[in-house]
Order: sequence, then structure tokens, then C-alpha cells
Amino acid sequence: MLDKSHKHVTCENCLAKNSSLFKSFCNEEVDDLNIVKSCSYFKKSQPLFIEGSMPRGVFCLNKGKVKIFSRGEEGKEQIIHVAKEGEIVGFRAMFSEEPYKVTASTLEESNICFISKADFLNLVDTNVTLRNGIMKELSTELANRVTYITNMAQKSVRGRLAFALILLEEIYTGEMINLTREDLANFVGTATETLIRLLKDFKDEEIIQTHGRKIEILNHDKLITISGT
Amino acid sequence: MLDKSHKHVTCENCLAKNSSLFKSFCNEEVDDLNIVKSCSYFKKSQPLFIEGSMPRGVFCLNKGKVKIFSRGEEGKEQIIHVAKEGEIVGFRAMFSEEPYKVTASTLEESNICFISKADFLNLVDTNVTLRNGIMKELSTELANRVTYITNMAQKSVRGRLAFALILLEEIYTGEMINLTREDLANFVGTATETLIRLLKDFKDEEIIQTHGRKIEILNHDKLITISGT
DNA sequence: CGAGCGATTGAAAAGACTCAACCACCGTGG
DNA sequence: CCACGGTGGTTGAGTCTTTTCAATCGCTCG
Repeated sequence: MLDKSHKHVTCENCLAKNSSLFKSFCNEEVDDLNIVKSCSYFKKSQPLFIEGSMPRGVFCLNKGKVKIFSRGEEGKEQIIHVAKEGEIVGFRAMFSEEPYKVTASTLEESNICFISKADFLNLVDTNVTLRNGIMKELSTELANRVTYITNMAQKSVRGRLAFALILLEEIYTGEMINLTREDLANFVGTATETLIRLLKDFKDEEIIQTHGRKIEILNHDKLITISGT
Repeated sequence: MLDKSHKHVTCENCLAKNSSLFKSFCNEEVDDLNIVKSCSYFKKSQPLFIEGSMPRGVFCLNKGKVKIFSRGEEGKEQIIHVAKEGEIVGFRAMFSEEPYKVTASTLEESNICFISKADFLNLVDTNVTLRNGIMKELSTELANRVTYITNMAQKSVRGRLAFALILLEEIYTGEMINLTREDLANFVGTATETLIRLLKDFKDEEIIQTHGRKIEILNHDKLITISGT
């Protein structure tokens, strides 16, 4: 059961403390963080921020998962990333003076802390390690997106699905992938019906197994092979 | 005619001085830059750096154009970006300690200056404005890639071609788009034959006109409409 | 129990790709 | 000056993939 009181999560106990950005923090710095952050409970399918609005701060995921997506021409969601416990969401928008280009929305009920833009930028200004970590993170992310673009442009839907399942396996460590077929299709970049047919193929090939909507990976290696397609 | 002496380009006269990164530089800072940079002449189809190698510095394009691409499974190029005069290429790799994920190669003969990693990072460390500019640039670029991914995943090839032509129109300001059909196909993310057929459609619809391989945009607005597809 | 959403299936059509052949241009070497 | 070879551009035909549209099913919630 999740904490709905908004008050009980401390940074000391939060996974995000070990995330790529804050992992360098000493205890004192974590305490500072604890003071400026505010924690909230989010229901399922609740937005953290919306495309077109102005960024006000960053979000630390204490518990739960969040999808980050942009909308194409006819409003179709394109899921860019699924963030899990311990991740910090929205810090990319802190450095450009522009509105969000993406929307972030919870996939399940979540505990999420918020750090205001001013507090966050203050941390960045005063902490060299944090700043370097951010620059490194931004660069790495940029490089990852290159792979992403190449995949989208060159791979078959089948190959992209295999790739997506590999990514999601990592994100859903210790539990089964649990997304609506539509969300999964919007992550892979295909129609829902196509996605379902391909999932069935994977089932027939004994690469995955489904339990209701949940997906269990049976043959990771085969996925890797297929994702090369 | 391009300067092949390697010595005659000074930062003072270079377009890159006004690029997003260096535009804040005062004269003195430009002089500093001038001292640490070395300038070279590049033939057509000559690589600046190659996927998998370790970054050694950044490149300022004084004259000429450069394609940035990654390779998919079967080695097929996916062109991520076409850089033009005044752009600085490769600075994203300065902040992650990883090998290049992309290759940069000249599309035409070019004059390109080089600033070593040490010199560049030294500039970044000592110049707050530059550093902020870089963080902003990285963030903006990251946001742009979101659009890119969404386009690739959701648009038809026809729509992507229209979008690509709009981008290239901007890059080839004052001249006509001049790419091999293969490069253009690799930018759009399609097969060369498909690209050629779609170009013919655009010609029939009087949206573009070709002069040999060069492409002239006749109806920009229509491209915008189509790119929504 | 009925409404509604998400999951699934079928059939047909559209979009893209592949393969193969041919053309056009350009620079080289005789 | 011209034939030759090579690269890049173009076209056609057939095939495969993916989408679209329509319909059905199953489950949960009020």
C-alpha cells in the first residue's frame, strides 16, 4: 500500500538518492534535498506535467512508474520513455527556457517528490559534481536517442517490439511488464492490432508468455536476436 | 575556391563565432579561441570522426556541410543531422566518457577548425555563459529529438520526406538542396527507390523542381501541410 | 444487469520494400 | 576525340508488411 500522507518519504530512504544525478551527494546534501522537496501521492493516469506548459521543477520517483510521451499529428501518443522508481523526471526542461515538449503521466499509483526549479538550479549552481553529472547525463541521453531514431527508421515493427520488450524487462525488474496494449503499441510505434498480432507470434514462438495483460519474458536471447531485425 | 593552406581562417571572420555556443564571446575570448584552434581543409566524403572511436575535441565548420549518422544493423546509414557553416560539431561527446555513437563526414569540400578536448573543456570550466549555453543547447537538442522520434514512428514516408525537405531548405539557405538520393533516403529513413518515386510525385504536384540532383522547393506551404501526414 | 473499455480477430487495402534492369552522366585512358 | 567503366539515378513488377475498418469477446464497475 502506498503512502498517501504526502509526508512520510524522506530522501534518505528514497531510491532516487542513488540515481545517476544524486548518487554523489553526501549525507548533508541529502538532508538539504530533504528540506526543499515536497512529496505527493499520485493516482494512476495522473499527469506530472503536460506538453506546452512551462516547467516549474523536477520530479523524483519514489515509487511507481511514469510514461513520457509526445503527441503526433492526430494526437497519437508516442511514448519516448518509461521512468521507474529512483528516476528523476523533467530535469532536461530546467535548462531551456521553453515549454515542455512532452507529457509525463503515471502508469500506476505513485509516490513522487517535487523540487522547484529555483531550488534545483540552486543545487546545480553550487554543486560541481551534480552539474557535471547532469551534463554527462544529457549527453548520454542524446546518444541514446540516436539509437532510438535509427531503430525507428530502419527496424521492422517486429524488431522494434523485441527491442522495446528488452528495455521494458529492465524497467520492470522483479515484476512482469504491465502496460495496456495501446501504451505498448505507442511505445513501439505501431497500431494496437499489429502489436497484438506480433505478441501472439512471440507467444507461439515461446519467447514470451502472457498472464492477462502482463507479459513474462521467457527467452531473452531470442529477443536480442530478433531486435536486430 | 576554398582555402587549402590550413592557416588563413581566423575565428574573428568565422560564422561559428555567432553560433549558439560562441555568440556570447567577447573579442578577447574570440582571440583565445583563435589561438587554440587549428584549421584544416577537408575533401568531400572525408570523416571528421567515426563511430566507436574516442572523442578528441570539437569541430567548427567554417565552410561546408557535414552529415552526422549512425549505422543500423546491416550497416545502413541513418542520417541524424546535416550541419552547416557556423555549426559546432561533436561537443555532445565531450561530456560523456564514451566513444562516439555517430560518424561525421563531409558532404562537400570544407574548411573545418578543431579545438582539442582539453582546450574546449577548459573554456567550459572558465566561462559560465558558455557552460549555460551548452546545457541549454543539449536540452533543446534533446527536445528536438523527441519530435524526430515521433515523426519516424508515426508519419508516412511521404510525410517524413516533406519534413526532411523543410529542414534541408533551412540548411541549404541560398542554394539548392544537394544530396545524393541515397543520402536523402538515409535521412528520411526509407529505401532509395521509394524516395525517388516520392520525389517524382512532388514534382508532378509542382511542390519541388529538380535540376539534376539538386532540389528546388517551389511550394513551402504545401510541404508543411504534407509533413503533417 | 448493462455500459464501456480494453483485448482480440478477420479480411481487405494501402504503403513500402526488394530485386532486376536500364539509363545518364562523368572522368579516364587509349 | 571517343570508347569504356563506374557511380548514381530511375523505372517496373511483384511481394511482404503494416494499417485500417469492422466486429466480437471478456471483464469490471456502477
